[in-house]
Amino acid sequence: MGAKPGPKRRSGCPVSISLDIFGDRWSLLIIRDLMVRGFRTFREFERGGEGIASNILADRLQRLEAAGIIRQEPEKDDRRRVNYRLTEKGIDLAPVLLDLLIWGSRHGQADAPCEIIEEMAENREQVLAEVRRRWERRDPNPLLPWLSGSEEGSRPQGKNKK
Amino acid sequence: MGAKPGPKRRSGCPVSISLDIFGDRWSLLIIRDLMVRGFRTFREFERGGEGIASNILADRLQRLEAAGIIRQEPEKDDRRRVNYRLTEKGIDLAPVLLDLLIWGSRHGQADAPCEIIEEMAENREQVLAEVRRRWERRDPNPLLPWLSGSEEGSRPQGKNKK
DNA sequence: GCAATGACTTGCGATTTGCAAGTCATCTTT
DNA sequence: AAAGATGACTTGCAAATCGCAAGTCATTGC
Repeated sequence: MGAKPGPKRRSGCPVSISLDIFGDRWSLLIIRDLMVRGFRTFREFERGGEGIASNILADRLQRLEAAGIIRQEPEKDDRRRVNYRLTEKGIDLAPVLLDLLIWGSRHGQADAPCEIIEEMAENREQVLAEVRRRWERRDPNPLLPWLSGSEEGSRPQGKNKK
Repeated sequence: MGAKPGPKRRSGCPVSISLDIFGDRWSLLIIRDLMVRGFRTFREFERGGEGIASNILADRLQRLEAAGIIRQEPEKDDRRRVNYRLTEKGIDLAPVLLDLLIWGSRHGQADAPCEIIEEMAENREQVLAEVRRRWERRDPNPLLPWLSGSEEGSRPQGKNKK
């Protein structure tokens, strides 16, 4: 029924509070998938490639909803289907995800194309603006198609700064 | 002896790799304390206020070291004491921590002074530069004294942009 | 009507956490 | 120089989580 209590508050530090909510190995991946891979449903997360177990997934979705980071939007056309969507509180995690992406790309031996990420690092504000725009428009296209298995696709309109 | 294996790699996504390293409720707090609270020793982390258990702390320090994020520097004057220090890979997590701080301050009901954090959000690049400068100089003074219990202290030299 | 689909539960063994207490080399004090 | 701190960890469990496989249970499609 209700959401689980989750870990108790530790200190009043904002970082600590944040980690009490999504300080585990799955929550931020779910948020990432909602944010840039265009995922919406339970099934998509389940088969999203990271291999999360369905009970853990259900638990994380519930916690994130309880924390006000995501919200359910049942679909009218097919009442079996539940669409999840980031709230504004959730989309505000975009900078965190972007920095994680950049750090992981620079320091982990990721097999992701680093030059694209470096490009994103240079155009940080534009990338974040694009992410938010897509969220506002409910644009279902993934921002990072290369993460989703497709070969070519839309990338942020890179009007170079200058 | 050696470090534990840690969680297996899941996908090649940089975010996923990052979370495999520090995707838990404690690692980033340790990194935060090294970065802005001036912590150095096991004891300081243990009594740092968040209430981490000593076995967990030992485990996290080992993992972070295995991941190349922190490094031990035994002290000559007192050979009981082990100083931990962020590596460059570790200090590069500063943007992530800063974003977490900002997000938590805006969306969690943190009891931290939000205006200071908003000020940091506005001067993002300068704050990050200051963090790095202190790391390079091995400056032992906490960047965020209000997180460390003291009332007044040094704050980043806020030369306003523009 | 009957098999699929989608979104979850349930069971349960394997880990991981969280205390509390104990080691074991250094210092420090007397 | 012996006795007592200190600092940095281990050890021993009990309890909470995780992860995998299997099972519900409403829709939907055919």
